[in-house]
Amino acid sequence: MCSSINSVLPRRISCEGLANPGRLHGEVSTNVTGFRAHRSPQHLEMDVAWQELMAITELQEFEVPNENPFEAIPYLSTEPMVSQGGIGMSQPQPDSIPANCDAHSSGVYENAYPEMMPPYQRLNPHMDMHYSLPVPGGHGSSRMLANTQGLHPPLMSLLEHMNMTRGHGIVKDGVINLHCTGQIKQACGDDLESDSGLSLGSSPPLASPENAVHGVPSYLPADGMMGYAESESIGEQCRMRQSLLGSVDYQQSYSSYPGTSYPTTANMQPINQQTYQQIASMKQPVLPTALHDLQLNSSGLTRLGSYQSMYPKQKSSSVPIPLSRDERRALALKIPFSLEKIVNLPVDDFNELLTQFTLNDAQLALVRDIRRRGKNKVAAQNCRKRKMENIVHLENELGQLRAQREHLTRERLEFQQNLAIIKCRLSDLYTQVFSQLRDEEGHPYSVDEYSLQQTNDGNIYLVPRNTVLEGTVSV
DNA sequence: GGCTGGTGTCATCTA
DNA sequence: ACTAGATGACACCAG
Repeated sequence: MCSSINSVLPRRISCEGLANPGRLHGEVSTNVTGFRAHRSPQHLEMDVAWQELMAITELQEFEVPNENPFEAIPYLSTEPMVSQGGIGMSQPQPDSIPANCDAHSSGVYENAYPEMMPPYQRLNPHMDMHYSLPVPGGHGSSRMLANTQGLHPPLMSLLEHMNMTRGHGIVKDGVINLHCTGQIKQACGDDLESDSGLSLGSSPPLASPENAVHGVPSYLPADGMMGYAESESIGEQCRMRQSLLGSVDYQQSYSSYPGTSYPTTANMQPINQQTYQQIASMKQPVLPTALHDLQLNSSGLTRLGSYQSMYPKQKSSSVPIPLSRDERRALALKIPFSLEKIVNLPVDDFNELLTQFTLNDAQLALVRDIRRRGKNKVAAQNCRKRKMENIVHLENELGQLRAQREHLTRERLEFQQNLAIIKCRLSDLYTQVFSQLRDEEGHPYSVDEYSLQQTNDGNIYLVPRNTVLEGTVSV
């Protein structure tokens, strides 16, 4: 209820509590809490216009920083925010700003308009004026953005309503009455109803400093391992108990390739002269098991997968591939199974394989080292592969984000242009509304001397510019 | 001879 | 406790 009306100043723009609304020539309607009156359809229409006016004031609060749009405007969607706007400015041009948006009108807007609405009301006109609620965080909140999207269609009707405000308002008994040819409605709003609602062998062979070019056994003494020449006889050292994994009986195999008798069968990798020299340099024959694996794996699909690695590998038909360090060590220590098995067998099978042979400590250590290194080598390859894939993925993502940034920048520019237009038109609207206010003698109020202020109860008063009403919502 | 990319290896951490 | 996998760091090699 508006029980008392300041007969002098401030002058409330309201119809609330009027004993005789019929005296009014028209009222400025603000669809805010505290305004109560009956509504005629025409009043409702004006009500909407004023509500839209108030809603636009949100835009005043919305300041778009120029430096970094991503700090102030959280990214919500890639869908255009403004282009869907309803005032037909989806592709605004700077020259589309009305000519009457001159410096004067802008000044009016800047000086007078902010006093009409409390900030939080500007932030969200659908908040039911819960003044006790904390102000939602700052300008540029996501919710505000969402609201501004929804404002644009009403803006069209608002601008259309600008024509309705032609006429004169009369301030009588402190209440501003607008004489608006019956189109300015008594907008004593009821409670606002918020509608706010690597595989092994895949890589080139490691060129070891101890490769075949330099001779095979140079590492043997240095490793402290038992050199091949120092090894016990193969038959004593490695007694195969059972051939589980395709290995053949060691002694049998050994006997199959005695001494310097080297395999040259069609299923085996050809051995060039250098290899013969390498092997011949050893004082012991080639491991039969390895030779067997060589036969089994003559396809050469995997590097460690066969003991063809015991011989110079061939990238092409004639280029020999040197042995790796572990291959040479395995050869030197007469490991009776392939490196592929050492590396790739599951732990249970691997342990079972170890039980098939009697290996000395050096052999066991080597086998475990080979297994560890082999697995780690694959892991390193996988790791590098993943790293490269991640780099590619991140590069793609970076490209997408850059495109997104450009898109948002364009949208932001578009929005700013629309906002400038809206501000100009809003300023004009404010000026027009203000120009219709009249005192009891029919004289207009000067916009330079008076401004509109809204109090916490939702009423809007016409007050001198140097006056601040008690309980006025800070602007 | 220095630079760079590829690869193997080791050490370390984690599951 | 053991094992496998992941990964950073380093060394080596080839181009």
